[in-house]
Amino acid sequence: MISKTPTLERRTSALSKEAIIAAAIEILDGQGETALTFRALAARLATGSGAIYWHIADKQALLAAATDHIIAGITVDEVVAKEPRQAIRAFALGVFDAIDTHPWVGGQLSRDPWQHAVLRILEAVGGRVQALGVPADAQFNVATAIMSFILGLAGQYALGARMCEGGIDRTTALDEIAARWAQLDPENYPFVRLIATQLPDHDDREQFLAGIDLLLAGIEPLRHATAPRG
Amino acid sequence: MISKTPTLERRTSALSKEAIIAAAIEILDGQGETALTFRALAARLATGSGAIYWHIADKQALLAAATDHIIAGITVDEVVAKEPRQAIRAFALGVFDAIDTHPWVGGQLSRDPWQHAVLRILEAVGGRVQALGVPADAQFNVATAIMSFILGLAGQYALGARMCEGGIDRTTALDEIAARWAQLDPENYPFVRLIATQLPDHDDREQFLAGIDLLLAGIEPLRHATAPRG
DNA sequence: GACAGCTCTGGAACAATGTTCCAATAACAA
DNA sequence: TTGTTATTGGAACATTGTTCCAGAGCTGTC
Repeated sequence: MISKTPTLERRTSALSKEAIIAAAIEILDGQGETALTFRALAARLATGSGAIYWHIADKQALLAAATDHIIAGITVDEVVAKEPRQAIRAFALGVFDAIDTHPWVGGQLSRDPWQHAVLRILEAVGGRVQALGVPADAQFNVATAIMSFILGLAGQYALGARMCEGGIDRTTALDEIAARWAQLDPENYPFVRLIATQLPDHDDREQFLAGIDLLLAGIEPLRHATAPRG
Repeated sequence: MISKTPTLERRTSALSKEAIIAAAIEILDGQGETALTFRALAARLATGSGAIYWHIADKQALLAAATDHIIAGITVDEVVAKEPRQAIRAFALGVFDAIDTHPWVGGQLSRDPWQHAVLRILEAVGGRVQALGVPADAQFNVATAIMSFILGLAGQYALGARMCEGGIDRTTALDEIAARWAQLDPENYPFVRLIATQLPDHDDREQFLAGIDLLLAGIEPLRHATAPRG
């Protein structure tokens, strides 16, 4: 503890927790979720699986760490951050873009809702909900509602991306789903059949923002008179 | 093709798709998600894994079919169904209760968002959104937003239940999480630390309904003058 | 420099799983 | 009966996450 060179930068040569996570992210981004195995990871790091386990507990921890690394990288413009509503929108879009770039993040977020990355999201959203003047006894429900919406849509986009992994174009993938929906029983699925026509042309980003705006509009009646400055 | 007795009720003795799904649900409910393996299923059905594959494509299809069976069982009281807002609330609570009884449903719903069970939810929600007088060009975004919220929270409750699988009491599990949150850095996680105190006492069902109500309140400004009768 | 103790490595070995394959059987049609 | 198809049961396979362990390299003490 009092040593002059605490844990002196050892020549861990290549291997370290950070290096492992970086390699994992490369595999996840490049070849998709299913390609991340300890063998593939060991091969890329030119080592054995045992060495990896020295640095990381198990696969779940590895995925959580990788996800946290991505989510931690989300930033909100300082100017925008002044206005809570815009800050929530901006942060949510940051999550959206992160999932767009790293589709596996979506799956991981919705799979393990109590990992650290989710806390980052909850904190980012919750802080702004406070700033919006939502009364204390409603903050919990409001913040978790927004977070749940984000995680829910995250899972959906993740699947969309997973489908495209097989080299299938996004447009043709959506067309395929729309065609399947259009063949459903008109008696029991009128609504699904109706929106099947809108599915291929819809804009994910706009859909995402529309949901956020819906929740923000729902917050309005709850707000205290003591609105935040500005 | 033109035979008098098309596919005449064969003596499939015990094995059939329905019997397999029923057995799968029993295992899932009784021993949890991880206990459902083709070997365990074959043992319970007193057969081999090969026989199961004759009736069902793969494990994903099995889980999707089991989930669909549960979701299809959700009903909304006829009287309540007359009022779209109440109908949405009632159906959402139906999903909540289904996940409460069959925790694995939550995980499965958020894992594969385009399975049939999700379409049932989308149809149930979407139909009521239409009835609420939401203009056509907003119906898609509104309905998917509500569905995403439901799926997102579903995933969260599923994990809560997964934790309790190990025989851990729900209260102690939440206490444990709250304690971990309370130890976070006060600088970066003020909000999470704050709601950590509320976490152990909160009511899942109320949290769920609060989110739905938030979304429903957000819909109000969108509604057409041509409100539904009643 | 030699020795002991620690951290860390690499890969073999293990247990479990989803899936495939196939020989054997049951049900039916001619 | 005989041939054909539908269905079964379980062995076999490939792949995975994980554990184990023999040893290599570093650090500090005599």
